Amino acid sequence: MKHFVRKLINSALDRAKNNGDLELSVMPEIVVEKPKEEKFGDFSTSLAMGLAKSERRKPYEVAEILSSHLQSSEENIASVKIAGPGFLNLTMKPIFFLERLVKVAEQGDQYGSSNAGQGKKVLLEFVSANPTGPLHVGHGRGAAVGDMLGRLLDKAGYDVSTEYYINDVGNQMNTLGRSTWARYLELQGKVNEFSADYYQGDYIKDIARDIINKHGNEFLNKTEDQVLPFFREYALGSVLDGIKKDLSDFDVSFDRWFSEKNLYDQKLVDTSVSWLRQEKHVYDKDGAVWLKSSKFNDEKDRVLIKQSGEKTYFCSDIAYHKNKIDRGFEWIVDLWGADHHGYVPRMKSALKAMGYDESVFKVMLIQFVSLKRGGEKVSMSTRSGEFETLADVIKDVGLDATRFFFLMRSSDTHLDFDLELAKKESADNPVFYIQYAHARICSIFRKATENGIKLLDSADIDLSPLKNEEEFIMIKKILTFGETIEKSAELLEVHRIAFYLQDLVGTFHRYYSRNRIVSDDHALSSARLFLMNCLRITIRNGLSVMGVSAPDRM
RNA sequence: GCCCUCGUAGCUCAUCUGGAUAGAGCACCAGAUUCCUAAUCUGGGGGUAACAGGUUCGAGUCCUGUCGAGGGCACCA
Repeated sequence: MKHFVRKLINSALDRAKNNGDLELSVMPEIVVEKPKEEKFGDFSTSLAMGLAKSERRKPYEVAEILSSHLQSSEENIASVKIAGPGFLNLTMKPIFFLERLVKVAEQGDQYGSSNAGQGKKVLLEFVSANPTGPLHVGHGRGAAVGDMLGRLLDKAGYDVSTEYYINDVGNQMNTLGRSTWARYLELQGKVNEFSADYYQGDYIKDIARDIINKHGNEFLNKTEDQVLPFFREYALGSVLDGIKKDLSDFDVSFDRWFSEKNLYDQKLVDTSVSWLRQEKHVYDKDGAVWLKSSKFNDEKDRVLIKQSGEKTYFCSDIAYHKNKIDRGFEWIVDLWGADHHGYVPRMKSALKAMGYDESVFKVMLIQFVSLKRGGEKVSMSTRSGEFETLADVIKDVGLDATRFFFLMRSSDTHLDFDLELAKKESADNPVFYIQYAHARICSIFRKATENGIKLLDSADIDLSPLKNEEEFIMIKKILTFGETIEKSAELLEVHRIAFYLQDLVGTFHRYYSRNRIVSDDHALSSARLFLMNCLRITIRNGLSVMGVSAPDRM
C-alpha cells in the first residue's frame, strides 16, 4: 500500500520539477507513514519539511506545491491536507481499500508474501548449542526467533537456508565423555569421585544406564584412555539426538546440521589458515600462530593455533564462515547468545582479513532469558545441572504459548520468563487472544453455512455494503500485513508480527461485539463474510509465520 | 580499569530508524451476554521516557557526560 502512495508522491515530484515549481537538485527519499491519529488521514509524509532547506522555501510552501500536484491527477485520493509545520496528509477513497481487499482473498495462503528480498541467498545459523546437554529455556528463545526469521525471510522473498553448527570438537567433548564414564562406573558400583568439573545433570546418568543396557560391564576394567573415545562418541550421539528431538517437538527444523569435526576432516581449517598465512595475515609468536586481527578493527591479535598445536575455536569458526560464503550465501546471519557479543568484532575482523565485505555478515544477539520461579531467579548452568529444559517448559506452558512468549518481544532486550507466571497466566497469554479471534471467525462461518449464506468469490463479491467506519479500520489494518512482513524481515525484528496481530485482532473483537456478520440483510452479510475471510487469512498467515497454530475451535 | 547492550505507567513491553497529544497487555476499580464462542467488549485512574547538557523547525529516538542493570575482556568453546 505504501509502495503505491510512494509512487504517487514520486510522480507528483516529477510534475513539480517539470513545471519548474521545485528545483529538486537531489531527489529525496520518500518516507510514507501511517499517522497515529485517524483524523490526519490514511497516509502522511514529512517530505516538505525535508525539502524546505534545499529548496530555500518554507516547508508550508513546498507542501502546498506538492499538494496541488498530488491532487490534480489521482482518482484514488479523496483529499490532501497540509497540517502542522508542513505534513502532507492524504486521505484515500474507500474504493482504494476495497479493491485491495479483494486481492487478499485471491492470494489466500500467499497473502503477505513478496519478492522484497529478491531471492537473496541468506544463511541463518541459530541455536548451535554445545552438544553437552539438553536445550534449556535460553536456547528456546534462539530457536523460536531463528525459526521465525527463516519463515519470515522466506515469505519476504529471500532464499533462506537454516543451519545448526555442532561444536563436536574440543575439551568439552572429553569432559562429556569423562562425565559419562564416571557415571558408568558409579552405576556399576565402582566408587569414584565425580569431579565438580563434570556435567552434573541426570541426563548423563541416563546415557550411562543406556550404555550398561547395551554393553553391560565390558568397559569396567579398562583404562580411561581406552574407553574415552567410545564414551565421547556415544554421549555426543545421544545428546545430539535429544537436542534434535527437543527442536522437532518445538516445531523447529534445520536444513543442515553442520559438524565442526567435519570441517577438520575435510581440511578446511588447514586450508584457511594457510591461505591467511599466504596473505601474510598471520605470524608466529611464543610458539603459537596468531591472526593480525588488530589490523582489521579487532582490539588485539588472536591465537589461531595454540602452543600445543591444537587449533582454537576461533580458528575453525573462521573456516566455517569462509565455507558459508564459499557456498554462495550473500547474507550470513548468525544468532548468538548475548554473552558472545565480545566475539563479534573478532569474527568480523577475520572476514575482513579474508577480503570479504563486512556487510555480508550480520550477528543478531539474543539477550538472555532470566528464568524465574515465583519471582525468584533460577540458575541456568548446564554444568551444575540446575536448569529448566526447553522440553519441560513446552510441556508446562504449551507449544503455542511458549513460542509466542519468545517471539512477542524485541530479541535485544532481556526477557523475564517466570515459570509460575507463564503457567498461571497461560489463559491470559496474548496468543489466546489471537487464536480466539481465529476460532470466532471460523464459528461465524459455521453459522453462515447454517443460514445458507455462502462465501463469494473475488469475482462475484460486491463490497459496497461495507460502509461502517470500524470495517474500514479493520480493512486498512489487514492491508498493512505485507509491509509489516517486509519491514520485519528487513530489520530482522520478529516481535513486530506479534504486535501487529494483537492490534489487528483487537479491532476484530471490538467490531464483533458491536456488529452482526450474519444477518437478514443478505448483501451486507455476504460483504461482511468476505471481509471476515480476508481477516482469517491474515491471522492464519501471521500465526503461521510465527509457527503458532490457528485453531478452528477453542 | 576498558568495551558492548540496555534504562519508557506498579509489572512486562511497543513507539513503523528524527515527526503531530508517548501507546498496548497484565494488575487494580466500575459496568456489559433474550442475538454468529464472555478466552470477548465498554469506561476509569496511572508518565519529568534514569538524570544533566547538546545538535534542529522538531528528540523517548542522534551526540556527550553522570548514575543504575546485565554481559564481555583466554593459547575455553
